[in-house]
Amino acid sequence: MGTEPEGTPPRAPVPIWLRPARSGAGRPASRSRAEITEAAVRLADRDGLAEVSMRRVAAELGTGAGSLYRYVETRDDLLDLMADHVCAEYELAPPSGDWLADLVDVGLQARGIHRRHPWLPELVLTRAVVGPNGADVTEHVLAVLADHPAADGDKMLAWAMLTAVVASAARAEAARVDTERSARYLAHVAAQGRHPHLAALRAGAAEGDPLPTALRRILSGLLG
Amino acid sequence: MGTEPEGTPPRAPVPIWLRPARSGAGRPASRSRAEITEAAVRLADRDGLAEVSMRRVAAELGTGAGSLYRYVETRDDLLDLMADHVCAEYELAPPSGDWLADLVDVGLQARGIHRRHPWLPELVLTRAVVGPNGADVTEHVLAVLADHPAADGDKMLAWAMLTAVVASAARAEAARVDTERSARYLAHVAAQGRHPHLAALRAGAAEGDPLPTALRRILSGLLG
DNA sequence: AGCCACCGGGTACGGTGTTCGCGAACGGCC
DNA sequence: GGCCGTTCGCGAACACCGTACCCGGTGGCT
Repeated sequence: MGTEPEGTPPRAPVPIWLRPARSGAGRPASRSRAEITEAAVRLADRDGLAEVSMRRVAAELGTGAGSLYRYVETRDDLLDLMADHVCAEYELAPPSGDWLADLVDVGLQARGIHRRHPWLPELVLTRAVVGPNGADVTEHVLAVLADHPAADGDKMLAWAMLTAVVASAARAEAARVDTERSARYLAHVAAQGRHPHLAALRAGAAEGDPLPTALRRILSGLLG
Repeated sequence: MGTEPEGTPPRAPVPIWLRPARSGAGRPASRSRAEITEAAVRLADRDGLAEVSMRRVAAELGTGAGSLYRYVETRDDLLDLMADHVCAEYELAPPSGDWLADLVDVGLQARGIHRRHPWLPELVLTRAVVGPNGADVTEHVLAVLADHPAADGDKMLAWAMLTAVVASAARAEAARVDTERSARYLAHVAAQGRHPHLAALRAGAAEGDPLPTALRRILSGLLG
């Protein structure tokens, strides 16, 4: 005892993008990581992340579940691939000179991607793994901030918080069910009378999209 | 076809706290929701969230898995109970008059709780359900902001973003493994030469705790 | 042409959440 | 005090999951 207290199988200390597809010798593979990733993304877009099981992804490709393990070491690897795959959807224009506007644009693009792939927030918020496409986005953010006087650590912190905020907001608007449940309970609590401020809350639907200004304020707060 | 396309079992539209424990008639229950929740929290603290299965929680209480369903409709219900349970750890002093300081204090307390229960970030970021203790915290936040001129929606938005940021930061510092994997890949990408800004990143460990000032900046950005 | 490394698929294992039917235990009522 | 209705605790069962393994077939290289 004492060597592997975990119940989950140990993953390689190296991200999947550093583990090359099997070497060239022998019979060549008839599928690719990209193909599998696309199938998984398609499935998640259609049926939700919970339905992305090895068996279903394999069925989507007309093969058996075990076969996927020729391309991927673990289901988590596949999830990492999915998360990075959709990062290719960013359209990264060269920095305009206005870092705030550029970063807000990145944030709004991120929200668009999260909306197109409602399973993404859960992935991004749960694991934080960077692949090739993610690296491109980070590079772009750093380029935008190249002339900014803040320390590198502060820049990365701001970027991390931006993604956290956007993903969290996207998750909230995707999981309307949770919101509804919570609203129902809060109404009950308010009716109880012990939470005056909660009860005084106006349910008014805010006009307009709060995210752009929120992002602007957060970013200018962090990177003054 | 067409009525229930979901594979997951449908949950009640009402949060568990509105579904009272079974009524008084008949044989009385020998356990309580609170007892089960505490067992689950204990287990998660010790072995991680992945080990919180119905069977293990039941074993922790010396009973069978099926028995838990007398108290809870779904495993997700149990997770909701866990998330709210630890919200009791907040120490909510009366508002001091300085809303910024008070909110930063709430954020730092939140981080403390997340650190004490490393499984919490995943829960908070993945679902957003408010129970009795969560309602108390929200009430406190609204009390702190009672005299603030911002609109209710903006206050709630700021509160939501504060929790998102704190949970995300806590998750990042708990899941050192992910960070390590990403760092390894980023080093590889930097060595490739196509990402100059990424390569120029100083790995310097920042001095001090960045969260207090970060929270202060974010909050004063949002609630100017 | 032959080799041999690899691929694809099937099967199997241990685990999961959840359902169901059963007998036993309790509180209230006659 | 005894019955009755209701609920409880339990264990077996179901469908599904991720993953390990083995085996026969297949293709590229020499």
